[in-house]
Amino acid sequence: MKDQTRKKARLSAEDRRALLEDAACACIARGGIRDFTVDKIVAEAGVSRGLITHHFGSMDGLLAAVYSRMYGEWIAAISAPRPGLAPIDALIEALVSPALFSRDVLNVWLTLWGEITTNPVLRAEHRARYGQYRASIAALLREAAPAAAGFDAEAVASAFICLVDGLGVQRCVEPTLLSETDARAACWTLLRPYLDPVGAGSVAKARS
Amino acid sequence: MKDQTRKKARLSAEDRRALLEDAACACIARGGIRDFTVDKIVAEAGVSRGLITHHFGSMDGLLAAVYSRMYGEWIAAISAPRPGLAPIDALIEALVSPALFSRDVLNVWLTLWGEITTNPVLRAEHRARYGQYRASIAALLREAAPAAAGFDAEAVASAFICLVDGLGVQRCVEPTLLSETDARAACWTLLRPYLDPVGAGSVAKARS
DNA sequence: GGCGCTACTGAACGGTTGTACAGTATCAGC
DNA sequence: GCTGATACTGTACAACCGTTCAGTAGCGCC
Repeated sequence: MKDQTRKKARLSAEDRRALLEDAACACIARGGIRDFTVDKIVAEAGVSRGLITHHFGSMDGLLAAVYSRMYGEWIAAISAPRPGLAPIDALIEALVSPALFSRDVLNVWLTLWGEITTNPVLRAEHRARYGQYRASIAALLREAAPAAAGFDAEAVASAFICLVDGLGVQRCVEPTLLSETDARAACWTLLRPYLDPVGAGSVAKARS
Repeated sequence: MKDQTRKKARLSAEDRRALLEDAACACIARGGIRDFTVDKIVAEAGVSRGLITHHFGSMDGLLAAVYSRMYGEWIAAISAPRPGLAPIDALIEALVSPALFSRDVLNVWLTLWGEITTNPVLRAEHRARYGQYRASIAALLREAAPAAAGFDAEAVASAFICLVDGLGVQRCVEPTLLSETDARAACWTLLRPYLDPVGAGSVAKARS
């Protein structure tokens, strides 16, 4: 009864778009781009077939919206302050947190990356956001580095971003082979020599 | 005329399989998993529609064969000796060479990674090969490291592999933003502190 | 030179794809 | 309460999907 009346509820365009984006993410997380399908998504969202075209014009429009949303959430998550943690520690903790380092999230990223080659809209979105992403990480590194060290923060930031992407790939491909702890350790394997040069001689030592 | 007689040529099962795998790779490189399609692949290979089922049983069978082939070629490429280069230098040169670091190759990898979540056969193949891949890189690191250093080669190898995967992702996503030189530099950003600890104090210095 | 194996063909199949579109129902403004 | 705007529905459609299968033809073998 309630459901019947509920079902007819009308949402604002914005809310409905968000709901459809969520459903699309869920489908992609479950089955990759092969499950990014009108039927699957509307079933997941519990709406009729015509709604996607109505709100996004086409499936490509929906995919672009999903990409934009994912990038925004990623940036927001790594930018959120974590009281009591140094900025770099906060960054790494965010990156290995379930909000970003879960298979659902990472599988959506992997799928979107795979579509970028074919989809100019996605590529434009990436180009617009990536520069800022890298710059903010480079700035973080410069702040965290000891004053004496004069390393190339842009280069380290670039390598760090690639490492994070690669950790995401491995996590997707075989989650049991790469724990959250492993990922944290990998991040420090790259950064420690630059941020903690005092211990450079004993670089072998693991950081708990 | 010639083509007509040529067309009727019969190949060994092995040769035809290789030919279809090549065609499949070409299609995936061009359009991701959406172009991994019976029609597209047989058109690329210049054969009839029924051939894929005949040789591989199903499209999944073909995809598994492609994955296996890609992994084999990857291992072979990084294992090939490069006279005059230290083992680690040879490894990195192989990784940034066009044979491995081209968009065509990397886009196939990206697509296959995206399918692993859904495809148990691919995952089994990965699990079987990854351990050996990582172990061989760890062994290379141990050989290259100065005797005094006692760092965890397995951990560095793991991080290095993730970095390489991430470089591949970035290269696919936006080739103009990541040159072969950039990739080489990123590899050394990770490895130099462990393999060249003498210069650890001046870790900032770029290696040409 | 004929025989049998099998690589190979191509039409046919039911199911799924994304989009178009005519029609319905709900809510805001008056 | 009426009206207009629009969120929403659901059928229709042509194109394409992977697989099946009966039939054809090239090649090794005797």
